Amino acid sequence: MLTTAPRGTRDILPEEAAQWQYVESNIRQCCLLYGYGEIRPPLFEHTELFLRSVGETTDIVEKEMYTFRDRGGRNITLRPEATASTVRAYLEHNLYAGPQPVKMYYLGPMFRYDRPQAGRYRQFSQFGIEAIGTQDPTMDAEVISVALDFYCRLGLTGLEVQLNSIGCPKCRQDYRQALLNYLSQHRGQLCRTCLSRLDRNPLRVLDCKEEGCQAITADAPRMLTYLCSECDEHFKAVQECLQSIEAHYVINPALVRGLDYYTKTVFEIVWPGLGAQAAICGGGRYDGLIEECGGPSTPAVGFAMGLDRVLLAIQKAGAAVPAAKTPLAYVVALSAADNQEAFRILTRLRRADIISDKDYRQTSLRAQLKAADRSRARYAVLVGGIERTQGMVAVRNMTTGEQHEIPLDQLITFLQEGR
RNA sequence: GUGAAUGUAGCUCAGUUGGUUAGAGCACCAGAUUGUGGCUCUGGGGGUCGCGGGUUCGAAUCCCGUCAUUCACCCCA
Repeated sequence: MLTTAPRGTRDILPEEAAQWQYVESNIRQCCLLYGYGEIRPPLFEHTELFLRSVGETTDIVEKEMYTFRDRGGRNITLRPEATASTVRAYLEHNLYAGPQPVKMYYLGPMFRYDRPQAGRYRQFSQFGIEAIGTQDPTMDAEVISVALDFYCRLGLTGLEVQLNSIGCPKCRQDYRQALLNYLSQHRGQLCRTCLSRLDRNPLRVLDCKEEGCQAITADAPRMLTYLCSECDEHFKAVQECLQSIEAHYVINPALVRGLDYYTKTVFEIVWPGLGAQAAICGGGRYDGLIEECGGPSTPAVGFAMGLDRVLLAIQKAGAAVPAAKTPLAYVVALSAADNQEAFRILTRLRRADIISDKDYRQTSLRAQLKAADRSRARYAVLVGGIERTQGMVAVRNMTTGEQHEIPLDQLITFLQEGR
């Protein structure tokens, strides 16, 4: 226990962290380009916020939340997603009073008590964006476009955008009733979990993978034919926007999504190489959520993207990640008596912004050079011997093996010119 | 939450029907080379066989529990 991270958590060690930093820097560039400002909400919130926003009957709320009472007796939950926090912050800081829409992004860990497997963790990282304050279909298209541009920057290809509209509360209610009537007639052929879905959330029967259920839902009424004129027009406009920017998508009428707050546009982006956990990004419009949380009626749209899965995908796809920066110089002490002088020179190099290192083991010249080689430093700087008495160091080019003495006071200039 | 598979050195894996001191390759450290890395050779360190219990004269091997990982279901990111 003492030497094992809790189930579903893991350490990201320096080698992998470099890949994360690369991905994160692309996120920040992308958001800058599209005009999204960063929001850093707390990692935990009042439990009530998630109950209200995510929905009481969702899997997240029913079985996946890390909930506890703090020492002051407050009911607290580690955030399972960040849209709720973003909306809360929008209201808490009266952002609706400023220019609309408010476009924000977030980046960081989320927590869900779920059974871990490849691409699924109890602490996982999401990048998400939210555009609050407009129902313009170009906003929906922009949100999808941000995700696609981001994948493009990473060199990730072979993604599929699945798109659907689940309407507004008005037309969805009509559809829900029609679907319920239809499914009730075929009650006997539904699987056990779908039977329980019937009263709670019949739309979810649509994406059941059981063969029997699929046979029935194949002929079920379609949401898209029940959309009211406003929702229908909006959905068509979103599609036209996507087509106009050559963003490819497929319509998946079975796409429902597991959170209660979605309205109109919903989408998922899938990278098939990830197997069972192939959904790499999911999002949609949530025109009712802000009001539900006690604010003015305000439309909004956003997505959340699983970065652990993005990392898995670029690793599996072999997408290029820039090579880690290696030291320019590796300082070597010829004898133990030169160790302190080597350290002094090393410090001067670092103060001159030269990436550099040394061996800290007080070991043989041979071992130090081996370490220099392994650090993939461009030069080894050898300190000691007669050179030291002459105010010189030996600089060895680790690629060519060439070596020559240069005066200590010219070392920094030499290294700066050499890079 | 349900079902299944797996767990031996830092990594990848051997380990016979239960039988003496549990092995290999790679990696690591040192020497060959007393002021010079990569290649080669030689040597060395490193294991509570995931953990706990049971069966047995004897368990890495068989049984039970537990923890972890992976896969499927569920769900999503």
